[in-house]
Amino acid sequence: MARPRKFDEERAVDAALEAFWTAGYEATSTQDLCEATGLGRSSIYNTFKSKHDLFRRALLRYMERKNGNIDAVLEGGLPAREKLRALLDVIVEEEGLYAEDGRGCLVVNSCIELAARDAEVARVLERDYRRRFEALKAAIESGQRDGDIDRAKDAGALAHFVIAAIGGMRVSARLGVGREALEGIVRTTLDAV
Amino acid sequence: MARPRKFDEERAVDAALEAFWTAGYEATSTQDLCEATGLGRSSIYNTFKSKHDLFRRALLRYMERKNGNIDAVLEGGLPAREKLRALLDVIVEEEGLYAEDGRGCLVVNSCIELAARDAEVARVLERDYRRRFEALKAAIESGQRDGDIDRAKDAGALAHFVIAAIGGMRVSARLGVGREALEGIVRTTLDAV
DNA sequence: CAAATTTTGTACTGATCAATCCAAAACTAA
DNA sequence: TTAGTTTTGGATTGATCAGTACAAAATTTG
Repeated sequence: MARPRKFDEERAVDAALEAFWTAGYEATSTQDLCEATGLGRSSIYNTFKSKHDLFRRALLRYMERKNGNIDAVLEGGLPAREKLRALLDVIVEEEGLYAEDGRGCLVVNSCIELAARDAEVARVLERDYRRRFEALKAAIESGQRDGDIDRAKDAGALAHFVIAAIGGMRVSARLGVGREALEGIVRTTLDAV
Repeated sequence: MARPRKFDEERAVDAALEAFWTAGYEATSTQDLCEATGLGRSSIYNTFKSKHDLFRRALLRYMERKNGNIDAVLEGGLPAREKLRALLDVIVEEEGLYAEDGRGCLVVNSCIELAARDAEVARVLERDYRRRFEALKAAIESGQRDGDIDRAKDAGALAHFVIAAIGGMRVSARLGVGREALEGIVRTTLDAV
């Protein structure tokens, strides 16, 4: 029929994701995206509607990956409290020495940079929040049935709390809070559950 | 001597602060700053070295105000735990119905938008974090002496934890988490102290 | 009033932004 | 081989960016 593409669309999204993750949405120019993906402008605009559309695709991909990891932990065989510990430990690993290479979490970054002025991105982020919330709440409820977590507590409230703790750790990590302090936050957070 | 200014420098910084707070650093153009302050470009560049310098001034002013409010609570006569509750309640008030007008917190916003790529701003933000941390830690230690807070706990760890909880609430608020859920996070956070 | 000094408005700079245009290249199906 | 189709590279668009240049306006001091 016609000339075939000589690049993989998914790989292009991945490369764009790296660029957006490193510099944020506004600070990533279309030129940066060309360099990151190795594509020309035409190929990018022929494949994706716009920079914004490419960002949306990259953000969805990031969420897919991240939520896959979270689900793997939550659906594993650990006691509920250990699942939460595992989730929080990942944050310490990722953010522990922020100065080194830290880009933080694209979801948190985008939510601060864009949610207030980009309704489409805000919708995507809200849907992602609810997804994580439901998964976490289910795991906590399961832990309550097992007697691993206090039945008197509101599973939903705990889920919101744990998500907020994660977001807070990501913010604090950017302000120079180091690994030991983050580990302390994890311990205190788990104490509250 | 010479022609006097017909504007107040402090008021200009305040107006710039509003603009930066609303839209973020990158998304606020120098044109926006002219409109927000009511000044011409010349007046702005004659008074401030650059957009970046004006932002730094605005950020410092924001911190000054915000920390003034925090100190007023922490130096008040309430029991330590009530002080913490008061601080967290302020966040619920500020972020409770984010969709309405929410701009969040300029410190959190700037830390996500800029800390990774602007060393000067990062330094300012880190200093501000330490200031808040020390004030909070002192209040917690005081509460421990009064028996209002468990002496076995590490005051520093609790201080990091409370700051993270606040940052996390500000992130969550941007993702559509409403007032009741934020109140739940406050309760859970206080449970952990 | 006049000299000195600073602020102010406006026009402008060169760079960069996201996005488009267009024709040449590359490929398939007939 | 050729007609038909899509991709691709490179030039280009018009808008906007932060910041500057410059002269007119405004004010104080002598």
